[in-house]
Amino acid sequence: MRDASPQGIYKVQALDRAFAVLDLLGESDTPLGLAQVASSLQLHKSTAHRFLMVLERHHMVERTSSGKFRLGLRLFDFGNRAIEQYDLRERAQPHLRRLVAETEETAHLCILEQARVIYIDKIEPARSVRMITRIGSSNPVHCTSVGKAILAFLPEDRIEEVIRRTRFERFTHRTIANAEALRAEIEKTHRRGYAVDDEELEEGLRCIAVPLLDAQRQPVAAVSVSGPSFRVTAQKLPSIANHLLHCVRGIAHDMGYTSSSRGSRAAWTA
Amino acid sequence: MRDASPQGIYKVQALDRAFAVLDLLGESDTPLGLAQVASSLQLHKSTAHRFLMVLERHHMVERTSSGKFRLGLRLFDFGNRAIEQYDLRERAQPHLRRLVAETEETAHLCILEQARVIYIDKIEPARSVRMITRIGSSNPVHCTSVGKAILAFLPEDRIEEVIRRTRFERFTHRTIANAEALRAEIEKTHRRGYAVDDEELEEGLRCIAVPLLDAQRQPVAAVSVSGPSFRVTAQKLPSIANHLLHCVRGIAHDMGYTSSSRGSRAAWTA
DNA sequence: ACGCATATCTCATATTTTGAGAGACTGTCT
DNA sequence: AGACAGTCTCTCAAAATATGAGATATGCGT
Repeated sequence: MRDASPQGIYKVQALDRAFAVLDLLGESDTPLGLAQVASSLQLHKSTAHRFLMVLERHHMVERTSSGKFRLGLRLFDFGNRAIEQYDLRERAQPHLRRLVAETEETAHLCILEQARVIYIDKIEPARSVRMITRIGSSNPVHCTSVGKAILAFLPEDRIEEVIRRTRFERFTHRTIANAEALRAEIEKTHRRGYAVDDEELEEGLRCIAVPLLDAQRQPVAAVSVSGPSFRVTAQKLPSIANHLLHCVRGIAHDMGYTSSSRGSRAAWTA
Repeated sequence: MRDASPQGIYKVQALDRAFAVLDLLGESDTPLGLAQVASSLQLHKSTAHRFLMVLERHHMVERTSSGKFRLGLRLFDFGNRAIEQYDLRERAQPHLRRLVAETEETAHLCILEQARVIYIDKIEPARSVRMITRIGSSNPVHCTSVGKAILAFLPEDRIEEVIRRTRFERFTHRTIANAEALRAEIEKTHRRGYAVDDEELEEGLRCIAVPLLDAQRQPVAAVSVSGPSFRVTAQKLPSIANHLLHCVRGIAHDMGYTSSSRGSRAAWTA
């Protein structure tokens, strides 16, 4: 739905429908009955039923005791396999834990997928206000520190590509509203070495992020620290940034991104 | 494949095939090319190609730079949504962290799905031998402490149902080999209050688990501590069990399983 | 006990998927 | 260089597949 493939489009109706069902169940925070699924998706009862039965056989959905449907645990399995192939998450976790211990605020690990950032992991300090982010969910780049952190270290053409695909949705009155402003912010971020989201996604929430660069000095992810603005004050930013830099340095090391400063393959892009 | 549905079977070939593709990619720890997928699944090139294109459009698979396919991040999103509906995981995490800090061994959180236990979460101590468990993966009940812990507190008929569906696969020479032995072990576990897996799944690995009981005193999950046998010694078991009990008590409290000792609805099952 | 709403199931129809094969690449060997 | 061996893309007629109208069954509320 999101992207109209440039070339000829391949269709398998059954798959589109099945994923629509999963989507629907994933969106809904309460299990849905057959009838609800069928009508929401404009499928006929029998069709919806057949799909749900097949999905259930594969444990992609499961039924509550009341006979309603919700997402199944097979998806959880698949999801973990999917993320494992990146294996960034596992290696990063100890470093994130330390970061949280040091800053006592929530840490996030994100990667850039298409033109959005996906939350790969989240670590919360012992006692804190629960953050609403769900691991696996995504946000646009223009309103997140992680998005800006990654963007700022991407090559020019990739930056422009991402910007072009960004809709500049507004979340608060501080949300960056256009490509121009974003470019300026990116520029600033690059110079400073860390990115800041000053209540641009959510009122009262301030985040700060730094990118994780691979051996070719390309950003593959970003780590952020987020907390209420009254705790994450402007004065603290440099100190937090230091913790962040230390953290990503550790991750980079564990990932084998030997920053043996034989860099400068930077110009090469693709 | 795993379960022959009792009643009439519903089929949607396309879905079975699509999931077979995802399965294949999930099993493989290296991305696969079109040809490999096609031949592994006995699909014709064009068919496999079409499926992969559609799956890619849905971000269920993605292509590496070399054009090979691997699982996509949409699955990660779905997986997290699926697990969120249980929300046990999030609430349990702080307690598991404490448990790991106390015992300095790996902690697992599992639930029973059908006749197997699924790993919902894993917390590892700062420095330890990496355990091979993948979150989201599953194991049979007969060779895991978590399996036995849950089983031991299930009503008789559920126990028998699970046992009936267990294949008693052998993993080490200590693996419980038949229903009889498992029943005895269950009995023992119930009396003792905690379950032990003494190198029954893996040579040199000892685990100990206790169940998490809901308001109706039904087991909904189990928490375990696992470590090398030379560290997790027989002498330490009672002490670890205490930490475990403390941990699940905390989780139960957070989940609102007010154990207001107005229990004894135990006889009621369904 | 009745009726409404929901789920389950069957089967002939035609829509949708299928797969053979031809084309377009890519890189590898001689 | 040239040609081979391996990929991946794409088209289209054939047919097997999924479809959905509707009939049946189940269950819930009053």
